Amino acid sequence: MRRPTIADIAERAGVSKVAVSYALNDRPGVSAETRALIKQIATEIGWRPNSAAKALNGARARSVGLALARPARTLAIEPFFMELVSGIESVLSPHSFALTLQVVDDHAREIETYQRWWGERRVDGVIVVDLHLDDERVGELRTLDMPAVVVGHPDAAGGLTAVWSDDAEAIRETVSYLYALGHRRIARVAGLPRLVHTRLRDDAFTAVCEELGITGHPIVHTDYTGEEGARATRRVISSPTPPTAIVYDNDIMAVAGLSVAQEMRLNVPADFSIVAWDDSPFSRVVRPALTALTRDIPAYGAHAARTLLSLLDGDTIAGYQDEAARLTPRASTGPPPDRPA
Amino acid sequence: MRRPTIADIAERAGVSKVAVSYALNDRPGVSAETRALIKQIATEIGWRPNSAAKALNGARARSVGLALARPARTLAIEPFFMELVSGIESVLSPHSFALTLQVVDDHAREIETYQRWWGERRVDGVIVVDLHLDDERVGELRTLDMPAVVVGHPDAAGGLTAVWSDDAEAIRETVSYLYALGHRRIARVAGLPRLVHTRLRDDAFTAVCEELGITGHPIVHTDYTGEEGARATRRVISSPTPPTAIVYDNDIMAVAGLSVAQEMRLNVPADFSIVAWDDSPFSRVVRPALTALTRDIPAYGAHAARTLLSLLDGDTIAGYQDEAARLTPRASTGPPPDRPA
DNA sequence: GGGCGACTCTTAACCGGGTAAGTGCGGTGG
DNA sequence: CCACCGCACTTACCCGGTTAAGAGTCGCCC
Repeated sequence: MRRPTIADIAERAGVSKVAVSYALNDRPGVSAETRALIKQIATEIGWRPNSAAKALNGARARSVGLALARPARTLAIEPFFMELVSGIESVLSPHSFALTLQVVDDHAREIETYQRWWGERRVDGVIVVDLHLDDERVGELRTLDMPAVVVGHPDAAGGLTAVWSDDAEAIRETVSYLYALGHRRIARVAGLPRLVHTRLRDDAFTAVCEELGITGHPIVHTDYTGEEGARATRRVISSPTPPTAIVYDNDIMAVAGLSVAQEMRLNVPADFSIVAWDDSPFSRVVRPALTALTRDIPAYGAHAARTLLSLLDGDTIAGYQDEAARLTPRASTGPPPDRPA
Repeated sequence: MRRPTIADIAERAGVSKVAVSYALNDRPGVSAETRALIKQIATEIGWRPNSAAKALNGARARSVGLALARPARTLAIEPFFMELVSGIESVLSPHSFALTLQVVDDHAREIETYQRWWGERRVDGVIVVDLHLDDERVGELRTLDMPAVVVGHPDAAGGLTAVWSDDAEAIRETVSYLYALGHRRIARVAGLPRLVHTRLRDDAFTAVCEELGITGHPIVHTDYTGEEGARATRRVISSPTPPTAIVYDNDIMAVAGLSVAQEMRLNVPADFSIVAWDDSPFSRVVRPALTALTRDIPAYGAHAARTLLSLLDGDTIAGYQDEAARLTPRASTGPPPDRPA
């Protein structure tokens, strides 16, 4: 049978469809009895509002967009995204907002997607991740005047509302901790150099190392994969003045780095310490378990979603600063072998 | 400025909006010049079709739904889902179909979601995963007459189109391989017992063990987490007649099991062999690297999406059988210590 | 030169909801 | 006793596109 419309309900109830509309939307203009009758009929015949018809009257699409310009492979590997998505969902779901997900090849495609989504009113707003230096998406979203929340540092968000955490603070804590353990040569295996947060972490890393008088503090950039993490580790360890500790930009690379160190007969942590940024279950299951920078990523996603929903309600929000990652010491860090003092 | 509609184009071109509609949809009824003019104006003022208005006339939502009744935690841990999603996306994206994702608490909520999606015409069809024994969702989807593709065995799909792979075959290959290496006591650390594929694998495991005359073949059910994988491993290894090999239902548990074995001073693979089902990068980075049952999960998702799109086009499709998982031997398997001859 | 068909474009109406502006009716107050 | 108010509900029309049916114009052919 054809799906029921308010006209069907109106006919059955013997009223006009406007009365039905008022009744179902709990607006004044109908008596309590009529309202009850209409609601009962609606339930009876299984009426559901047609979102298209609603949207035509300027209603919300009740959907939030997330376009990811990452290769599918990275997506599958990085627990970060699924955690972020689950956090976003946890907020959207109770509001009956859906998440519209699209994997795109690059930023150009991502911008096309935004144009289409917004033009067709398929989403009410978007969440933007992986900010680049001089990110073209920011300008485009501003031009489109599309509600957007950026997951990343406000300085690079070009005026868009940002949800962020202080990565510099986390880096400082980590390097200070390694310094306190006695490490004086610390390397950093970083992510993609084009990403804003990589740059911020790089800068903070360099700054804190120099503050502490640590001179050997190489930074190697990678694409976040285990393969590159392993290669970077080999390269750094094989240098003339190898570090006694490496801080990795994700746990995938840290796990790969651990394997490399073990292959090279380095005892972790006795000979060599490892810290992972982001703490998925894998940091816990490898031996030794990895000291990690723990963030509540689902909460992070939840904040982004909540902020976007507020924006959609017309609120003006400067941004939201989430907690910085906390250092969770486990078995992969210890004093260096040639501990002074 | 207000977003342009076909009425605006019509005004500028000096024709009726119907002419514009014909022109933009490449239907006969307008001259080539008028068509060109209209298209030019459309581009000029940045016109985009309003999907709501289209939907109102019975057009597609151009969206596929995926509701996941898994705790957020599992989602974040299991690479399976992101891989599946990225495969689905790879097919949907070129067709300008979006993926609408929703995480739900349980099957009851999932069914509500389907009812809402379908009632509101927010999606054109759905992909269903994690089939349970006597799965209530199947009946509901049939009642709703909603296009759906089930990722799972056809026998449990209740007549819905299924995309599946032969897990029994993969189990047989694995057990035969371990048997050939000399193993005579093999355990299985399985996933949730309510899931259809767990049951199928259990049955196949039992059958092949009995065929080969393997008598000690315990099966332990878990929730797929590393913690439970570790516990199950401890339990099995500590039994009076411990197995010389364990086949795990995912790689998370296999990695956890590896750690447990190493903690218990078992040398893998000299003392003890490990096989993981599903082969994420983690199987490769741990030492020793895990022998795994490799599946191309993105391809699996792509097939599901392609099948659903065909269904939407009105094709009748029996189902699609994907390749069975292939055994990829790595360093975690070898002959058992007490190899007989 | 009249009839016909093809082509181009129009008017009218529809999809399923929503809002603005009435209308009819009973009750109340001056 | 009439004016006025408010409730309950209606009519009319809108959103932005699609479709069906009709109308005007032109050329062609007999």
